[in-house]
Amino acid sequence: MGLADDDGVASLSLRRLAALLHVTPMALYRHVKDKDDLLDGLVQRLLSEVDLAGDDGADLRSIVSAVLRVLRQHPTLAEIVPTRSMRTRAGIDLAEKVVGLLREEGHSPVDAAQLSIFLLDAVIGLVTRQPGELAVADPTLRRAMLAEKRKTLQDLEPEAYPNLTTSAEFFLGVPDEETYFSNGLAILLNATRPIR
Amino acid sequence: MGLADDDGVASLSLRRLAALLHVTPMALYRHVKDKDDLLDGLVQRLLSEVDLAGDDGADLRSIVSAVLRVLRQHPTLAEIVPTRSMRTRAGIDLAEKVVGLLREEGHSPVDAAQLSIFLLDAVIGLVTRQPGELAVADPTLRRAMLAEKRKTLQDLEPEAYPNLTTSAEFFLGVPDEETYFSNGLAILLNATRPIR
DNA sequence: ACCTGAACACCGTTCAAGT
DNA sequence: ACCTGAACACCGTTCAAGT
Repeated sequence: MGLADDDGVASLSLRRLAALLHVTPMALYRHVKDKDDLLDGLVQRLLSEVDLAGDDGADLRSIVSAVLRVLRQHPTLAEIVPTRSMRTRAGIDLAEKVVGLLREEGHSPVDAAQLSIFLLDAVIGLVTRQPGELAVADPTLRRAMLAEKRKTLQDLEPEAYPNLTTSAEFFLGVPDEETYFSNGLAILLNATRPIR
Repeated sequence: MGLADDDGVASLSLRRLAALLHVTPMALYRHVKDKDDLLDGLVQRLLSEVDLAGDDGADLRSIVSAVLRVLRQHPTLAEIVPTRSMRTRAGIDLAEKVVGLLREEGHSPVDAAQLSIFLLDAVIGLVTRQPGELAVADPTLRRAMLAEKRKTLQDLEPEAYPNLTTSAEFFLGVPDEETYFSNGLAILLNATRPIR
């Protein structure tokens, strides 16, 4: 987990992990079936930090924002959660809770299931797609990529791209992180309101 | 693109592509800066299929569903779009259009920008996270993973997991694809409605 | 302009063997 | 039970060299 947090999930390899533990790569296979199993374990560990029995599970808003809180502490790990959550106990417990709360709001079994997938996916999107936060560990490369993006946006002719030039600052980095995330939460929860 | 469509974007390597073209891996570097550049090119090609000037750009619903239509033809490629869209001309044009339409609906520059990122991210989520559609190319492995998921869901005790057992069928595969996607679109567009 | 050959520094994983 | 050594089949990428 530390490895992923520090250098990004992309650079988390069995070989690097083994080196960190002063052990050969093959030694890990005694503790983990394969790399997928390792990643599943990380997701389990992450999602188990959400305390469904306590305040986190009070209502839809508090549970989604609890997930957000946990993800923000491990932004690089966030991206591996969506496809793996249901492969872990903690993910299944979370889904049970969220589907249940959606049912209580009057959604059908199918709608509640679809909305639960949407909610988890979208709250992760808030973290992984936060403007200005590229998932690149190397700080000099990061800066270079952001500078490149700044240049592309600044080079847009305002006549052809009036809206992007007006909103350019936001795409390069949110003005305020807390506002960004609370807005994001509002958008997500808004999506669960009945349409008709 | 064919390589990614057939075997998944994970198995798209410069070396495999080179072999397919009967050429050494190094020959590709004359046409592409590196692998990132290749993937950016794929996203450009994909997103340029959305015809912003025509009917696709009429309103928010038609543009988002146009993106969905394109993504559904290349489901495995969908996952690389979010982080790369703004690195391509087509992605920038798409963003300009979407932000513009959101501004017309009365959203502020910052809100419109955040919502545009959300919309593109979430419509991609509909494709990449479609229940029953694991992004695994190998058909026998696919079946095995789905069978495993079926087993986990069926083994849940109904007393402890009443909601997941009720919605289990959906998590294993959507009852009707068209309903799934039109519901998904409705959820997304619902999120853009004013909150207050 | 376009391609090749050889090499480097990485991956995940299997298999047999050690203590 | 836990770890090692050697090997296999892959990666992306650099550098020098060919036509």
